[in-house]
Amino acid sequence: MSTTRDRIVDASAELFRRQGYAATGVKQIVTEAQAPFGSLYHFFPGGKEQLGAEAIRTSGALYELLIPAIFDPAPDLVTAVRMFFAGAATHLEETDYEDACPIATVALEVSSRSETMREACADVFESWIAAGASRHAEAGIGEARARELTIAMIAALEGAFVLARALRSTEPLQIAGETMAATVERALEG
Amino acid sequence: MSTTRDRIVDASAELFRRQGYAATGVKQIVTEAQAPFGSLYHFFPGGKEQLGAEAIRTSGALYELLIPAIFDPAPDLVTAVRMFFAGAATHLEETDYEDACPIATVALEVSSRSETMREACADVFESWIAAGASRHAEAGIGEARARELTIAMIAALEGAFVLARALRSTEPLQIAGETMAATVERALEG
DNA sequence: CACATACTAGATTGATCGCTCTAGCGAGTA
DNA sequence: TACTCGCTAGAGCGATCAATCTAGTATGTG
Repeated sequence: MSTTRDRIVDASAELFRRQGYAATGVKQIVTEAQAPFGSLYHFFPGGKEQLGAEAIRTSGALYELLIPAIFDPAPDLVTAVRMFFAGAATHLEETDYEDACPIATVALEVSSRSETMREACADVFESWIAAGASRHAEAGIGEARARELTIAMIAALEGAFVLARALRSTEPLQIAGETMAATVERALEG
Repeated sequence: MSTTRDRIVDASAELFRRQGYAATGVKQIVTEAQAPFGSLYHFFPGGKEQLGAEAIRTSGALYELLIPAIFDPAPDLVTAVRMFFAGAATHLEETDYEDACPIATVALEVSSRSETMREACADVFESWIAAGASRHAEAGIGEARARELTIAMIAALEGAFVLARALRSTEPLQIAGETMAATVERALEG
């Protein structure tokens, strides 16, 4: 049984992911969460911004779990990269191009308007980078290069999501996945 | 001397780029454009959505001009790729991380909410892809591969913008640029 | 001059925005 | 029983939203 607070955070995360921060109203959030309106300001006295920052951190942490979930069982690093992008493509298609990155939309729209939310997004990205870099480093890639590869990979994924959602096609995700797989392969050789 | 209509479109494009579609009000647009409020609905009877779609197409076409502007004078393709990402990084830093991609924010937030605007974004991306692919094809890369490389490059650029804005660092743009330069270099060899 | 057209100007509309407020419910403690 | 406290419940606040409306001015055409 989920608590009211959790339902509010989850509903916020989902709505922010699909339509962004500004386009999502607090009324819509409590309706979607099947939560009483008063509870929102009880749990989040800082209002929409506090809720937004927490939703970003929560969904960011949840998405980060995909890294071990996909990389650990994979036979090798290159295969893992391929599977990560393929999984993203499948999920995007299955949700009719609604569920891309949980924080990218918000990251772009609030970076210049709310320092609190920008920091939340930055923390999530940094956490992803650290998690990805450690996987690359485990495979025998130097730490600095491992970090670079991870940043390149996240960038490729995020950008592919932008294109895929607008074009309603998974082609960008396939191409970005292959490109990054080849880049990682080369890093392992050299 | 710019016309009122042009000023409205330009101001919209700038505001959408920096804070997104939903967070930008029509009042804010006419104020920024120093245009009478009534003129907005005179020139754009379709309202905010029509204006938004036109702003996307206009700024998309403007941004596309950077492709020949950078690729044509460059000594070779790989150098051109490097310069493109470096230029994006410089501009982002100079505008205090405000001016990233002119359409990415809008593309993400409206893709599931307005088919009109999604199409405008898709058309712009397709146009960029075509323009970029022809540059790669000119350098001797097969058409299919040229298209793939361009999509990978745009994805890398867009994703790097997302990270750069959130992290307030040009590092992702530098890394994405180097990654794509290396990828193009390999495509020219193989 | 008369008259149409193109554009300006902003008051006003109803809806919705984020948020505050008071009232009350229900479980736990004394 | 009496009282506290965490939470529910939603009416209502002022502000702002996109959009419509009427009235006006400027310019060109006959």
